[in-house]
Order: sequence, then C-alpha cells, then structure tokens
Amino acid sequence: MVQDNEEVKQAVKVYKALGEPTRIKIAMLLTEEKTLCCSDISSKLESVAGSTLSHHLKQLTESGLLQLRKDGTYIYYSVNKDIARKYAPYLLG
Amino acid sequence: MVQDNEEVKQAVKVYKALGEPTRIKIAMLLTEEKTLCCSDISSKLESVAGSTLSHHLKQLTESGLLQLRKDGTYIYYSVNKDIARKYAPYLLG
DNA sequence: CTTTTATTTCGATAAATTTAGAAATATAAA
DNA sequence: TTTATATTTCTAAATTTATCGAAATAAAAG
Repeated sequence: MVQDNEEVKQAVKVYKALGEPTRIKIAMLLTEEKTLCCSDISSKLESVAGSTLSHHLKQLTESGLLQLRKDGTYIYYSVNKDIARKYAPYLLG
Repeated sequence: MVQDNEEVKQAVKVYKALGEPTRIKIAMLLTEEKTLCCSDISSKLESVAGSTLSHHLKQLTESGLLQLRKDGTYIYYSVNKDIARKYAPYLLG
C-alpha cells in the first residue's frame, strides 16, 4: 500500500505549484532573470491583478520553489535552485 | 512578455498531473514496478473507485507521463521514461 | 504627517477538479 | 451464448482553485 509521507507531500506541492500556466511562467521568468520583485513580474505577464499575482507567488513560495528577500517596500523573489534541481531541473534549462 | 507555447503547455500538463496525491503515487508505483494494470494499481492504493482511478490514469497518460499497452481485457501502464527524465527525474529516484 | 508605492488580505464569484455510483463497453471464460 | 472481469463513460455532488476589486498594511518619500 502506498502512503504519502512528507517527501511525497512536498513533491505534490511543488508540482501543483508548477501545474498552472501563470505560475510556471513566473518560475521560468525567475530562472532567466535571477531576481524580480512582484511588480516587475506583473509587468512581464499579461493582465494579472496584483492580488492574483500575490496568491500565485505565495503558492510558489510555500512549495519551497521560490525564496524571497525583503528590501524596504519591495519583495525580491528568486528560484531556490536546490528545490528546482530536485523536482524540476527542466526549469533550469 | 512571457507567452505559453506548446513546450510550456506540456510542462504544465505533466506538472498538473503530478500535483495531486493519488496521481503522484501512481507515478511512483509505476517507476518501482515497471508495469501494472488498472486493477493492480487499485489494489495498491487505499480506497479509490474504479471510475476515479480511470480519470487519474487518463490524465497521467494524456500528459505523456504514462504509456499503455492493451492486452485482452487488461491495460498495462508504464512510465514514459523520456518524459519523466525531462520534467521530473525526481520520480526515477 | 500626508501621500505615494508595493504588496497582502478579505470577500465574493466563476470555473475547474475530484470523486463516486450506475450504466455501458469490451474481452475472456465457462 | 451466458457469465464474469476489467475498464470507461456518464451524471452529479462536493471541494478546490483562480480571479478580481476593495480595503488593509507597510515602508518610503515629500
């Protein structure tokens, strides 16, 4: 009988995060660009409300795939390479 | 501006397929066991209706991650290693 | 202190997904 | 041909997800 331990749960989180067009685009953007803040990302995607983007970034971050650094009003996102390498090296090209 | 071409669409399909507990377990089962039919898989998972399992297998297959071979009444599923290697080598251990 | 900019939280709605039972299909076995 | 087994399709309910606008926070700038 297969069970879902913590390992499996994180894998599911990461893949669920990547299994949506806007989010995978964000992840791809960030592997190209290294670091972007929320509004930079917004300007590189077509028409996403700030609140929607915020939810997507939260999901990506909670999966472990993105990490963030706060700097004043800005929040800079980047890809956690270890997680990307483990679950989706495809992203790293 | 980021766009979603066919490449990205397949990646999303594969990751969406893997981003659900039952389905990732099926994928993991099949990387271990090489080949299993629908009812074998059913007996290794806890309580999933046949119709539900059928939908999950369809999604995994349509993403390209699983391939199937029919033999009489049985349908044998296995992992498409090329796709797994490309998008989620994590599965292959 | 007020205003501006960046981002999140809340509340609501629409759309998609998961799930299962029942009926249908397909093949094999008796 | 009848029966049994494996799997899918249909239908419908329940849950989750994506989305947005408006209001809330937080920090910076004037």
